[in-house]
Amino acid sequence: MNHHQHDFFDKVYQMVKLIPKGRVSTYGAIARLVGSPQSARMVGWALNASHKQSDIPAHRVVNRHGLLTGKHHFKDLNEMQHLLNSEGIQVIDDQIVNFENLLWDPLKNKDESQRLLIS
DNA sequence: ATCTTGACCTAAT
DNA sequence: CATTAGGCCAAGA
Repeated sequence: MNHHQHDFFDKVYQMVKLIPKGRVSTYGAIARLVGSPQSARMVGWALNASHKQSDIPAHRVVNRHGLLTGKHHFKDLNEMQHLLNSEGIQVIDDQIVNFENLLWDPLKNKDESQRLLIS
């Protein structure tokens, strides 16, 4: 891995770690947060690599519609949903219930960008 | 080296 | 509402 990628992956991990329990974010939102708005796909790659490590809540990242498109990359098919359920999030047919209100996107929500500056 | 495939997204049509 | 084009770039069926 070269320096660019290392920085990118690391930034992704730092941002994903900031997603609060009971909330979710999206690949695109994380990409914007790390300053690479067109690299949503790479966020998926980073999360894929993150499974080797722990303490990175990859299950809190879903696609822009609130679908659990990454579920096949967890060790069990239902692990992603189970983890979300255990944090109080309801999922029906791979769709996060009440997605609009659970979305964590600091660049689009004033309160949350404030929280981001503090951390 | 070249080509394809993705945990994706936005903008334009 | 749907479809498409383009961008991103690591890994390798």
